[in-house]
Amino acid sequence: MPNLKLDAIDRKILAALQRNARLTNVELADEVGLSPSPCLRRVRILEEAGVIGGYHASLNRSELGLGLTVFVGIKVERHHGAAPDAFRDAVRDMPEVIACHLVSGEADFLLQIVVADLAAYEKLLLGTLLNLPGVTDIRSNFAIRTLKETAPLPLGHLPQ
Amino acid sequence: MPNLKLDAIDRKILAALQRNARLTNVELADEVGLSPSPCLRRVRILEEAGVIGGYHASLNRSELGLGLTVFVGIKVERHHGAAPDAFRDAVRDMPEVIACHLVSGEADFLLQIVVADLAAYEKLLLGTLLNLPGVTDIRSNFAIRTLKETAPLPLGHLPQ
DNA sequence: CAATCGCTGTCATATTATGCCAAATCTGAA
DNA sequence: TTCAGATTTGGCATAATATGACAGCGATTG
Repeated sequence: MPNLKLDAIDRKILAALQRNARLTNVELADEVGLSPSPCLRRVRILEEAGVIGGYHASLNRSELGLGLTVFVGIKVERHHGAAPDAFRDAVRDMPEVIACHLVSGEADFLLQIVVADLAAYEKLLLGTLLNLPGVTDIRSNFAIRTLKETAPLPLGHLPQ
Repeated sequence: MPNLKLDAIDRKILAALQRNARLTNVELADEVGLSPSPCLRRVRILEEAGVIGGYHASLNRSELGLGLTVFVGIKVERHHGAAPDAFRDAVRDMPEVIACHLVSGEADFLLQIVVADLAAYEKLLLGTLLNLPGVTDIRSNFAIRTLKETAPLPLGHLPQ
C-alpha cells in the first residue's frame, strides 16, 4: 500500500537513516547529494507520511544482562469470543515480549522474548505465558547464536 | 556479560534513546536530569562500550511495498565440514533476510525474511533458499498480522 | 583532616537546524 | 519549440545544539 512515490534520493535517505539514524542533516544531505535545506524537507515528509516510523537505539542485550532470546510458538483456542483480544492485550503489556506476530503454520502466534536467563524464562513461562487467555500449547525455541539481527530492510530490492 | 556498571541515569538514557534516537542531547539531558555536558559524555561512553550498538530508522514496510514478512525454519545436515560456514555466509549475503538465529527445537535456523509479496517469496524460496548449502528442510510461516515489532528491550526488568 | 578521584555544571565556540525567498527545474499544453 | 504554472532546489540569516576546556562539588581513602 505505498501512498507516496519515492525517488532515488528518497531511497538513499532511507537507506542512510536505516544505517545510522544519528547522521546530522548536513552529513545526510552530503551523502545523498542535496543541500541541507531540501534534504531536511524530504526527511520531514517521510516522517509525516509514516514511511519513517521512528528512530531507535539498538542496545547490546548481553551487555545489559539480557542474555536469553526465546522464540515462542503459541497455539490458542479457535478464535472466537473475547479470548483473542484478551490475548493480544496481555501480550502487549508484557515488556519481555519484544515482537509478536499472528502467523500461519503450526503455531498461531510467534513471540520473541528477551529475558536475563533460563531462570527468568521459567518464571515467565510458568507464571505468565501458560496462563494467557485461551492458550492451548506453547513451544519454546531458544536462540543459541544470532547470525543477523535487525538488519536493514532490503531497499535495493524494492518493487517497481 | 555486563562489563560496565550502569546507574539509574544510564538506564534512563538507554530507555530514552530506545524510544527516540533523535532526541537532541539537550532534550535527553533534560529528560534524565543532567546538564547537557555530562549527558553527552555518558552517551559517548555507552556507545564506545558497545552498550549502544547503533541508531536506526525504523521504516514502514508496507508503505515501501515490502508487504510480506515470513518466518522460515530451516534444517541443515548434521553440522560438520564447510556446510555450516557456507550456510552462514550465504544467509549473511541475502538482503531479504533481516534476522537469522541458530535455535533449539524443530528447526536449526530461524530466519525472518521481508519481501514484496508471495511471488517474490516463491522466487526466493525456489531460487535461493532451497539451494542453500546443507539444507534438508524448510518450513515457511507467514506473518498474517503484526501485534508488536521491535519493541524496546525490557530495561525495567534488568537483573541486579 | 587532607589528598584524590570521579563526576558535575558553566561557559565559549564551532556546527547544525530551520524557515524564508529567489532561482532553477520540471511538466504539460499550445 | 515555447511558455506558464507548479514543484523543488540552493543560499542565507538566525536560533538552537554540540562540543571541549575548566573549575567546583562530593564521596572515598589513608
